[in-house]
Amino acid sequence: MATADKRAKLREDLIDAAEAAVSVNGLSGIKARALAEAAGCAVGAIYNVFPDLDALIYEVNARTLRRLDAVLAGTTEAGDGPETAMRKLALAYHRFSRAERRRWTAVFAHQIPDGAMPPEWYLGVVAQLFRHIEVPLATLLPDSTPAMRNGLARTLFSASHGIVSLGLEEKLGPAPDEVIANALVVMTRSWVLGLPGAVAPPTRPER
Amino acid sequence: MATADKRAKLREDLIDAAEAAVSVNGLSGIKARALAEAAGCAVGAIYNVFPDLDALIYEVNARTLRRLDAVLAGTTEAGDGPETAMRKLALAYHRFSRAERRRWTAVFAHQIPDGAMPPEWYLGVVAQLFRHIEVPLATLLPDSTPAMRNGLARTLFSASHGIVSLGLEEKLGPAPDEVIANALVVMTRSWVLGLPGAVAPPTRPER
DNA sequence: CAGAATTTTGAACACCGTTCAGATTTTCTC
DNA sequence: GAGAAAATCTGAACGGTGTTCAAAATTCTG
Repeated sequence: MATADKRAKLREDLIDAAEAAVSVNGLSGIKARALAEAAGCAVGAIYNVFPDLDALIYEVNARTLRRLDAVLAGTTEAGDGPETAMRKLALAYHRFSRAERRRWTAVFAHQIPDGAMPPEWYLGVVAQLFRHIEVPLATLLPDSTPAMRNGLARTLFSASHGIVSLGLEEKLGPAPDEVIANALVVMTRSWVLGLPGAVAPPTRPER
Repeated sequence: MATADKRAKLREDLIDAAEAAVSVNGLSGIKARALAEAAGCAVGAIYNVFPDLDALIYEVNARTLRRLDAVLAGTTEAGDGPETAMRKLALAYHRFSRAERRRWTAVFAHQIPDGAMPPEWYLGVVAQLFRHIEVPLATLLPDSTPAMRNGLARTLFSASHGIVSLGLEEKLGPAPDEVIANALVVMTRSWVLGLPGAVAPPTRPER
């Protein structure tokens, strides 16, 4: 086998091993020595295909994000109104975070040093997720610009994420599934009712 | 000095040292050996007053939570309407998270093992924070029960936290202060407009 | 103040990510 | 295909981590 192919295979094997480790023991389940054994290489070989374990973690997390993207893409139907679509998306997100608990926690548990930013290609994968929310936003706010919708999509995603993730980690106390799901339903309903009035600034529009 | 007092002093000194370490280098700035030197004791002495470093971290994070609690207590005024109060609270939260960046990140970066829960007393400190949101909620939703308001307060806190924290860590890409602040303003306005209709279930209320 | 009980100590342990000189393999040249 | 050169892989070793525990130092007791 050509060396380039071997490199590619080792990369893939390592990501596979890392993903398996994450889904069993979370982000801290990624250990250089264990990965090397699982992928059938020496510890040092990891550093031939990845600069460090952080880069490997990005690969694992990107897979999780793409998996969520695929799920979200299949949740809404053509005829769904804005409220139905948003509720479906939020609940699908919640279900996904529960079903893929460890993998999903890893996406946000991954801490990067001080002012560092994730790699460009990774942010691209993240950006894809917002597209799903932009669709119902367009019908809910017909007068909005694409830029506005993108910003709002980020806001709504962040808000939903806060509800889901704080519930998931039970940082604020016990949070059963149904309670979180109900919170998401109320939240999306509130957005559909309130957003059209909220995005229009309180200054009286010119006539 | 009596041994009980020495113990208490060592505890305090260690929390002080840990808090200082966190505010300079974040959660990972807490190192057993460095703390021992700063507090003037042996490494092993830490484990006489704390079961492990996790317990020490809870103490540091509780201080941060109490500090936020004090800030939130001073943000709203008697005459504020629901929208003004909620907006002030959200923006104060945002300002706090920026001003105390490292300390605040530590509160949520602290990962606890699998199904473990934070200690009881710590959850009590967290619960205090929701009280601030319950006040404007009571005037916005006069027919709501205290339990409903508490649940909603948790939801709104979680949502605001999602917006603030994902912005803070820049996990979704660059997020300048003004963008986050604007998102919070739109969000709170949307809640005030939408929540009264959203909490009432879609089933027609009996007359 | 002697002796028992307690507290404090810090070297040692197990583990971590990462490195790098040397062994090994692959590639290139003739 | 032989031999040299280049690239790759290897795993012991390094510096770091949280935690432990036998021994030393201290405090309490009668």
